Amino acid sequence: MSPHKKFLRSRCPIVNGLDVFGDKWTLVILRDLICGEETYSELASSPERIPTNRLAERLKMLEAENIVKKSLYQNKPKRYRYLLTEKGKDLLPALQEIARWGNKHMEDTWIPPDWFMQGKR
Amino acid sequence: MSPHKKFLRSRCPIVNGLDVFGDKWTLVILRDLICGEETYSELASSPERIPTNRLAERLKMLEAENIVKKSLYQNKPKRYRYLLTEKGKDLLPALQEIARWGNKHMEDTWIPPDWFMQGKR
DNA sequence: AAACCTAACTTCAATTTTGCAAGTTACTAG
DNA sequence: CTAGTAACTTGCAAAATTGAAGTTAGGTTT
Repeated sequence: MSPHKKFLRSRCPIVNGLDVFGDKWTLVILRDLICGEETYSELASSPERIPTNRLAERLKMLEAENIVKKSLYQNKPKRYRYLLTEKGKDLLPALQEIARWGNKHMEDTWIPPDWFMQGKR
Repeated sequence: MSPHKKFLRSRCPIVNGLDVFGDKWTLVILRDLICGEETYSELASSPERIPTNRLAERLKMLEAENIVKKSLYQNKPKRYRYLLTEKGKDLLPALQEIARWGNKHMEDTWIPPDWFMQGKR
């Protein structure tokens, strides 16, 4: 399944999920992709300022995990678009619940737009 | 030791949430607490084998964040119980969605018991 | 055509965080 | 007096992350 992961911590679905996106940046990238950002530089210029080497690495991992698909949309000069697969889009409910928790328990957090929380554009 | 939450990456509720539990171990600890584990050694002996220094550090952080409450239930010798606060229990929906995603997209993952996925004991 | 700009990355030194093993403290039981 | 258990703590080496600077392939401006 995921060749870059040497050992599984367990077969718990939560743990297996966290082994893919349980870090400081991956879900932020996914949030941006869900919000319609598509290119490397759009992702790099989000307010959280992910370091570019981290962004590149996480995008490669997400591609290897079939969570995003990288597609060339212009050849000269080469320009790429990162798009969510179904597997990637399926993370929206988890993001929604995290956002709900954040809004409830962390002060002064942004309220995501309705289409995000409802999951229909 | 990290004086945690020194700077906010943004006011995004997802990002603020991840700044608390967006690492490899915190949600695993929360999963165990939700599943009824209560003591340090119960948590330490979960199948994922969290290193004990990490466990101690994360528990302190979770206490500081008001996500767990540490209570002395026996004085000689001192024995403690870690219990979820409401803020901690409110993370269950996020864990459920992560588990749902894991079960759908990761092979051979355990199916959590019904009370866990339904959120009623 | 030289100089400058942009997207999409890479590379690298300097931290920071993590994992592993072993040690500590405070008791209880035999 | 030795052993055992719960709940941590300490000391490092190893791995991961950061921030800054550099690279590549073209395009645009003067």
